[in-house]
Amino acid sequence: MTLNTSRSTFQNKTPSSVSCEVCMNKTCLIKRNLQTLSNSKFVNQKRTLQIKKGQQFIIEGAPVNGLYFVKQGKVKVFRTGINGKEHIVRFANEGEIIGHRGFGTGDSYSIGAIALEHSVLCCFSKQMLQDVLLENPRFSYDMMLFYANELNKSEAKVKSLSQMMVRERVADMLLYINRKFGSTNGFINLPLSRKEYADYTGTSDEQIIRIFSALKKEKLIIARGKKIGILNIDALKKEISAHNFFLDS
DNA sequence: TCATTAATCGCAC
DNA sequence: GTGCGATTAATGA
Repeated sequence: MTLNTSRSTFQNKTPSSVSCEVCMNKTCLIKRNLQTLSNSKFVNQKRTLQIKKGQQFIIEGAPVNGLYFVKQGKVKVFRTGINGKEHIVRFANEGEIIGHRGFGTGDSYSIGAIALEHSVLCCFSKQMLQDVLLENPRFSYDMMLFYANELNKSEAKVKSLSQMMVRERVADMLLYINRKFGSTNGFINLPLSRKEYADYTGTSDEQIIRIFSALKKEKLIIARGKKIGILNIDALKKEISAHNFFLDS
């Protein structure tokens, strides 16, 4: 039985391909279920991609060819709206899944994805994944948890966009990014432009700059070039405490 | 170094 | 609060 007949890109494994057995990424859904998946040949049929910084690897509207797992690096997922304004749906860290919305009924991606830094992705074809989901309940359950979580976060984001002031959204975002990506030397480990901050919070870059400089004056954050650092996490939390929820992990 | 791009600020609406 | 445009800082060829 040949699963992939005419998918030329999937047929030759790239030399840089790393087997899941030796992968060090503990957060990866595949890696976590490797015991139950080991008898399946599917983990060997993945494709490993090297993505350069700023390179787009999922195009909006393009036909779905598979799901991507971030082995290494950071990625932004976005959706373009009216007159080319892009809205960043989420940021994906190592071990996360991208393109899962195009899975199932959809035949084309509803989102685009760009690497924020040099990244390594593992790509599984839609067909392979479907087969595995059907025969492996344990893995399917894990996937379902992931989907439920994504939906929850998505709903939380709707609330934040509709009910919070811009300043609160910025504070919320900074806390979220800080928790998710961590920081070194007091600066958040995510090289984002002001525009990208704006695209995530649903405002303009000017607005972000204004909020940032206000927060700088109040000694809540510091900014050096592109790098942003949080000085007072508790004060930022107080900003959004009226809504008593935080966009979690 | 110069050229291109991003960040910042002021101003009008 | 929002968006345009000029100025300045930062980055890349």
